[in-house]
Amino acid sequence: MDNREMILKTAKSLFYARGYDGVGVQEIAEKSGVTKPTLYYYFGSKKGLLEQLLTRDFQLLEAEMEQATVYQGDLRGTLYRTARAFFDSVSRDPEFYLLLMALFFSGRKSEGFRTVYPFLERYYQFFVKVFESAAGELGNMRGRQNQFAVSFTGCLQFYLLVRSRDTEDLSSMQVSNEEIEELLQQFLYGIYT
Amino acid sequence: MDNREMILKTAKSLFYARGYDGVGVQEIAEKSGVTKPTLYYYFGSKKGLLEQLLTRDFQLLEAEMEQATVYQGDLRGTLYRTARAFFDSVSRDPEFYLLLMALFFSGRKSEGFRTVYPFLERYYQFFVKVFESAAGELGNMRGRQNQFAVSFTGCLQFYLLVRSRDTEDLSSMQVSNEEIEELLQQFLYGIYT
DNA sequence: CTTTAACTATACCGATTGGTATACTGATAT
DNA sequence: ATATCAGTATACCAATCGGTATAGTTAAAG
Repeated sequence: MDNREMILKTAKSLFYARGYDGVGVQEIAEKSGVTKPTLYYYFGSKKGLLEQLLTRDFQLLEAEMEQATVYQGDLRGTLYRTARAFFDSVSRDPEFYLLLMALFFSGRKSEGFRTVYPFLERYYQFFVKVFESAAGELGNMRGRQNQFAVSFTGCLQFYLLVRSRDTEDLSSMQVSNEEIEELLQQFLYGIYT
Repeated sequence: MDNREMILKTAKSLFYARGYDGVGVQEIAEKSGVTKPTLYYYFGSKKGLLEQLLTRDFQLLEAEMEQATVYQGDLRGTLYRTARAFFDSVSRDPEFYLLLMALFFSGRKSEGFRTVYPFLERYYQFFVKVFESAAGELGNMRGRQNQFAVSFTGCLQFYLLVRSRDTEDLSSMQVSNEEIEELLQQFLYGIYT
């Protein structure tokens, strides 16, 4: 692995564990086996490092969602594929997912939030798209696409959250097909089923 | 307002805006109109300041939830009161709520997370309690109390999230009774209603 | 009148923060 | 052979980090 790649990897892991503001550039460089000027050669600044990290790892994420969210005349099926893609990408790189969450919830005026916000906004639109393209199936949504997207995203997110609640074991972030079916059932028809 | 109170207030506001790690003790002291030794006299450490801040503001929160989550033979009613209490406490002090979220999502090994975790764990139990006490109404839950609590909490959380998405205006965190009814309807009977 | 205790300020600590000026490497192109 | 280039290291910067030793100040209690 070349130095650039090594720095990105180290940074992701450290940012995840102790937060963007909680980790110094010095430490990232050291644990990557390089010195600070090398890091600054590639990324220009700490913020630049975060930006390139997000840009790179978001590409896979968006490609997967692009595919999964294509509506094929069946809301449940599309939601299933969407949820599957979401959980898969999370379990493929749990650190990145948790880093995203951390940045999103970090103070609105923090560098971390400002940097991650546009990425997450784009990501969120994939979920909105699903409900919009299912307009025929859902009848008059009265502009509730956003509400649906939110509550669906919320279900997915918090499903994971509790998984990783008191465990350090990120591999527990894997969600089975059956669990998705259950989650979907509840989302579509409520908890009385 | 005495110095201690002033420091707590300033700290909450700054931590919310730029994150626990993003704010220095120096700045908190300055903006509170005191010097650092005064701050350390009252709180002992930066972590101590956060702890006392959480302890104080959680008391109100828990008292409200304690009341709201009493089951009275009607799940829907209890969920309504719970949601109402949740949204009220959030809109009463949006900064504190967002600070909690930020701390919760900050790195698992960060001081902020370690400090806030026990508080949130206790808070979460109120939601679990609701579904447990409604066991008769829901029939065999097959141990799904936790799943219900998670997905309900998720709905509430993300309802707020989108509210504050692209606005700096925290007052938009108010949720009307009608909105709660809608949210509840969806949670209980799914989105096809 | 003095002691005591709560509280606050001046001035400092070593360590770390994000960031850089400068010089050097080794490989490639001319 | 030499000039150019991406990439890397030594050594440094001012500023800030969390935290503290010490010396007041103030008001109530003896």
